[in-house]
Amino acid sequence: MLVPHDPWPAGEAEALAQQEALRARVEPTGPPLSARTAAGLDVSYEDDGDTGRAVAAVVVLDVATLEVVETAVASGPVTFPYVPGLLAFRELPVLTEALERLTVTPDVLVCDGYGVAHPRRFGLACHVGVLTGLPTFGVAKTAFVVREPSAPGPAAEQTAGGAHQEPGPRRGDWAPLTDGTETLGRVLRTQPGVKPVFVSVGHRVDLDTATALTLALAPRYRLPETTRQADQLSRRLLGGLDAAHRRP
DNA sequence: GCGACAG
DNA sequence: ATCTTGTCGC
Repeated sequence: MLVPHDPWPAGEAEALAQQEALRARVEPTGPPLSARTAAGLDVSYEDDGDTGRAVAAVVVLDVATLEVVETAVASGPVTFPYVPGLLAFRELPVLTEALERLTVTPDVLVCDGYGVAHPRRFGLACHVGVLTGLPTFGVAKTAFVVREPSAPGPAAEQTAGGAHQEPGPRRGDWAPLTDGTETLGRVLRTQPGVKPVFVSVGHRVDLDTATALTLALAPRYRLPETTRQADQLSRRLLGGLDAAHRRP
């Protein structure tokens, strides 16, 4: 599939400008989606994560059976440091290469990180959505957070783009991720008694659909099968690169 | 002003 | 993200 994009920014200022420009093209909702296939995206890093190489993996699964439909990978040098709020500029260069090697077009892309629940409402999932034009949403493993030690009342957390409380203990229970009156996403329990995940919309899909899909893709583990598969594939390839590199 | 900050 | 052993449980 084609993933047209502007030249990747070299520095933070440039990245912020590009992010602001692209933000105008996000569609943070969409019609109810009945996805037959869903793709998981992930990137693994070598060494300290700044001087080594990055390996991206995309795994397309059949939503009903969770069987692999197709996979694609790509690797390249790390070109941007990790900066909270600018994760996309670190992961997209190699991620888009992998996406372009896909011969099928997934019905939805599941990103490893946040969508609109972002300091400037334009997380990785939004960025991927705008570039591909496909429905996307993000499932993050940890809060994009700022803890408020002195916060009164129940242990609530202030997120870079929202606050939330603990969801119920059952699978499917959730608590809204909010910022004032706007809902930015959900803290969703995918497995009973297990730490919840953070779901937020990226592009052209609604929050209910993103929530339902996340649950459908995580029947057995905390993270969606799409994310697990992409994570494992990128790690295996990284290991392979290491072995080849140390064998001159 | 300092610090907290997806992966 | 990555560095890392054993251990408890289904």
